[in-house]
Amino acid sequence: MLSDRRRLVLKALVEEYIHTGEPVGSRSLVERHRLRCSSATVRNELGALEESGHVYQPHISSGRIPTDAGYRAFVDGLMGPGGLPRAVDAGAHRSHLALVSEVDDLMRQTSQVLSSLTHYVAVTLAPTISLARIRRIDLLSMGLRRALVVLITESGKVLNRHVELSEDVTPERLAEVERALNASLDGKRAAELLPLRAVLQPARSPQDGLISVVLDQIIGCLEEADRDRVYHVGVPELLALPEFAESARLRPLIGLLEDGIAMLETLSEVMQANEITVRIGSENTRSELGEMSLIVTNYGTGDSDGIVGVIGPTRMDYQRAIGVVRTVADDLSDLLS
Amino acid sequence: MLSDRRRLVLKALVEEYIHTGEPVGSRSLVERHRLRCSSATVRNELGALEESGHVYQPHISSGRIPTDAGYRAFVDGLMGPGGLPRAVDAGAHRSHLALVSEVDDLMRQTSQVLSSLTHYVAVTLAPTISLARIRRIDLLSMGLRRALVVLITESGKVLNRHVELSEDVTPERLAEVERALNASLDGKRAAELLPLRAVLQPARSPQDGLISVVLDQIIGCLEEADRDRVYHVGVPELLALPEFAESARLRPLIGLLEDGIAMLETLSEVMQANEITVRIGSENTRSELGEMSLIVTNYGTGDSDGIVGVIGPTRMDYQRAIGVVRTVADDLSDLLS
DNA sequence: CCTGGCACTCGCTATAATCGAGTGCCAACA
DNA sequence: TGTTGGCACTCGATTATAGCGAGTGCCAGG
Repeated sequence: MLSDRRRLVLKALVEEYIHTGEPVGSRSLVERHRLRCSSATVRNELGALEESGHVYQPHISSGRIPTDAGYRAFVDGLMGPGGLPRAVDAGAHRSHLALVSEVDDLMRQTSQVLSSLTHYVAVTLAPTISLARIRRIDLLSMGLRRALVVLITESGKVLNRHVELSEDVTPERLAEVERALNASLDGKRAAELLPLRAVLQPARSPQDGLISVVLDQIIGCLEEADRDRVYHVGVPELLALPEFAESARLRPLIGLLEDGIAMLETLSEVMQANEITVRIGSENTRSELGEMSLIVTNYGTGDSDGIVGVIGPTRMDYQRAIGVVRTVADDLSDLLS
Repeated sequence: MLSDRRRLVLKALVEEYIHTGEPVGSRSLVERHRLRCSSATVRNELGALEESGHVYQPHISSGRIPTDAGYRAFVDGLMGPGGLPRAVDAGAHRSHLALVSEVDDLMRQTSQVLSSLTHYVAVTLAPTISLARIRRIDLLSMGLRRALVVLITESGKVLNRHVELSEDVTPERLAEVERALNASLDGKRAAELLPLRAVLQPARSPQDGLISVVLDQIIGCLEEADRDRVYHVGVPELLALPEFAESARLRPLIGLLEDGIAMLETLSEVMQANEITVRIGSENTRSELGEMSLIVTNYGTGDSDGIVGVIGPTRMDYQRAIGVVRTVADDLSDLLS
């Protein structure tokens, strides 16, 4: 579609702009990248690239800046394919992560590593919980009509929720229910609870009614737990970038990051395919990300999968960022298996 | 120390500056506040207030701005004593909070309420865990040399941690240890674990050695859990303020907020006394807060106390903010008891 | 089809002029 | 002695103007 030279010019322009952040002109392009032609030729090519929507001029008679489509073309076919960071980095972050045992801490550490390697905001979504198998259930009385449900999964994740009961229940009866639940749920997947409830409910004995209530709460607990799974770090990194000198430009993003549910939706929506995904500027459905780029991928396999990624300006070092996200996700997958 | 009129002038000036954010001159002071004297007189008073360090001029021949000392005087003796928000607000946030049962969610909701009522950043520290009584301990095998410790407190808080064991342990033996721990720890305070360990350790049977390891992990778990207890929300509110238009001014704060441990230290250090505390600008030991003001108070009593507060610009509506923080903390105390 | 040259555009910077809110000071006054 | 009106002065903010320079589009020649 684009001629070879035109592709070369676009590649050089994107790289230059990513590096400097200033509109780039034909002269500096010829000088700093080994383009075998004169600046006039490059100007012609730039005119064509503007025609095709890959670059634009912020003001007439100024240098060019890539459009979202320009970045897209760069990411899809122009930049170096590898994009892996040097072995040093990989080693450094691996040793960091290896020390951690707790899942929460692991996600936190991963975010830190991602952010400090890319200098963008790192976002992580902890492994999905509803796919995990249930190992044990604790049921503790917290007063006549209140109880605490604690759920422990095979993979070692612990969830808990306070439950309002519809009737007064003695600690002894709660203990019975606890035993019954543990007997019937052990090893089951959380996702399998729903049909189980239908089976148990018809039996209408008071105890089974109680079981039904508790099951409801367990299911709710699992759904709600998702909200807490989004973690982010690295906003100060973005504040250091010149494009975010006026804080107003960062406001929508920070608002979005503070809203766990919105972040969860955004990340899940982006991660449709099972591979690394890049959303550039206006490609994002969320308007808050209209001037940002998002690189995400999932990690883990089957039972416990989550999402990691970075959010940065559209003027992002895609090659490096994609490499970092990919390696971090791979290492995370290894650690979790 | 300050004459009545001088105090009045300072009060008017602080209120005016809090309202407009612009340096305030003698004329507008006389006009908008009912000062019974001429602008020339006010100028004399302002000169004296500058002498005493309560106000300063950003440039010669411009209006005055309160210094940190000026705000301090205002907070300590000039502003209206009540500072309570209208009943409407109180009612609104009460109904919000009443719906929540889970402690984590409660803190989250509280932060939201605090932030939206004050338009500053809200920070909350969940109730201290090491003071809580232990209700139950779960000990689950996660492989030959790994185990999961789950700690449930009387108040319904659940902690968990993965443990690396020094020797191979069968699930059966873990179950034994679990029973032993539950028998001896039930109802004990977490803070009482340390001496207990010393008592158990000398007994040198292999099982007791295991108990000792697990106890170590439980203690570590409690200490570590503190890190997660700090929650904050509302940065976008600050971004809307004119003083933070250049994002560089907010960078130190955001960096601090992202560092849970640093926040924990800061909040604990500030909350020495058992009452509402105001730290204005340079009064903060953390340099990141050098241009911010911090209003915090604690809530709860004895067993489960935590901290709530707001962080905003030194040009803060102290009267309202103090009122909001106080009422929210009071309601929180009620809800938790 | 490429290239050097040339006129043109236009944002950025520097300089100068003006404006006005606010001050300090002083002399007059209660 | 404390208060007040008046006045000269300061200085940041705003506006206007000029010049610079990076960059462009276009054209004519190779």
